[in-house]
Amino acid sequence: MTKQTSPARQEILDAASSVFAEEGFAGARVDEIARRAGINKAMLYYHVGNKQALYTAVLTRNFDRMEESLDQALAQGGPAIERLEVVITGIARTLRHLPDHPRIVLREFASSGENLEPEVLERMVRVLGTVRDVLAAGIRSGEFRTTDPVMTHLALVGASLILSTVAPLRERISEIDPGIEASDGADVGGFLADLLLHGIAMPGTGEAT
Amino acid sequence: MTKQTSPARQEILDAASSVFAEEGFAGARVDEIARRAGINKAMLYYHVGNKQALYTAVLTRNFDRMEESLDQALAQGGPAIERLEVVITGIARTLRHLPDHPRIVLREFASSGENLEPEVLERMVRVLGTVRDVLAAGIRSGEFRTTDPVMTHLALVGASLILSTVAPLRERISEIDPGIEASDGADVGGFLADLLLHGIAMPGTGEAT
DNA sequence: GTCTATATACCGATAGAC
DNA sequence: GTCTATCGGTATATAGAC
Repeated sequence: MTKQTSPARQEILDAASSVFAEEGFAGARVDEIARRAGINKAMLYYHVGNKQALYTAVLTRNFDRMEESLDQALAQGGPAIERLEVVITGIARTLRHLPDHPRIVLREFASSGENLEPEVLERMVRVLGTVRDVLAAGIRSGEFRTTDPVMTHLALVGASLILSTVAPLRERISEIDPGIEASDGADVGGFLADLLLHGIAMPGTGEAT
Repeated sequence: MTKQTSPARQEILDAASSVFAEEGFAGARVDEIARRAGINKAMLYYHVGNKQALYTAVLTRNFDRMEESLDQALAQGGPAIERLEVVITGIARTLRHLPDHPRIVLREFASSGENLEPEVLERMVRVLGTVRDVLAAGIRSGEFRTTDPVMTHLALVGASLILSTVAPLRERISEIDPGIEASDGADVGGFLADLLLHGIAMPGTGEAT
């Protein structure tokens, strides 16, 4: 179980990431992961250890990449409203470059983090905390309305994950209901930032709580 | 494989629903489902058929319940802004009464509907279409800003699913980061309706696209 | 480090008695 | 309709030769 960053290990993690994304932890087959990595199953166990360790390694790497991307986006200061836009578009961009990640995370939400070891949970919390902190800062500074920042950021995360994942399913659905065309590759980040900041109601309509 | 609505069948579907929600399709064990239903595994196969048929039966029932609840909420007419509020709170309420459903649906989003037979997909589309139609109507009537109704309703669905599912995971997370308390049982529907309609930006702040 | 072969266990599904 | 016992297939993981 070499913890080093060998080329072989990286290829294994790439293969594992895609299989876990497609099949989930229980559904993923170690044979299939080895096959995609172009190596033997015994070699996989030699390099990474068992299935759980493999899963943890994949998630650790994915969350670290998310965090890098977010830290970079957060380095700048400025008003909360701008920082929020940067964070949201940063999340959307990162998820687009790590398409396996949202699918895996969605499953973990569904299973209450059944397969998340503390090591991974900690990284997940750091990413979530980033969003929540920007929201809380905006509320303090009076730029945002007073809403529950935790619920708000969970809503944002849920919307991001679904929108970053839904393209293949949408294609199947559009065969049944053409009203749902796969107008794909859209600007998820920009869309979500606008939606979260301003909502959909026409200005001047209805009561602002 | 009795398609009738026998009491035994209902108990089996109840048990199956909870196990599928906890473990996913691949992770669920038929033995465990039979155990929770208080019957023998052979009886389960006698009543419902194989694992896939069981899964389909569970989802069919859950989506039918969702649809009932939404139709009821949509029976009334009125302005789109009010109908949207009714739909959102209706979704949130239904998901609270069917806690297994959002977890199962999240996994299906993650796997691009791998285990959704056409029969089930059709029901899913009907529910999704309900939300989208209200959004589209509001845009036509000028009550809502012109946004992509499909992306909007996917964002709403994602947020609803995550918020309806996250309580157990939040409990684990709050042990690491106390900033994320499990302020649970909150009014998910009211919160989401307000968020979607008005956003979080203070009125008069920033540019409305 | 790499591979073949295999141990070990489990799971979905069914046969068949009652 | 209900149960016990079990088949057949497949999964994770490892032993051991090279």
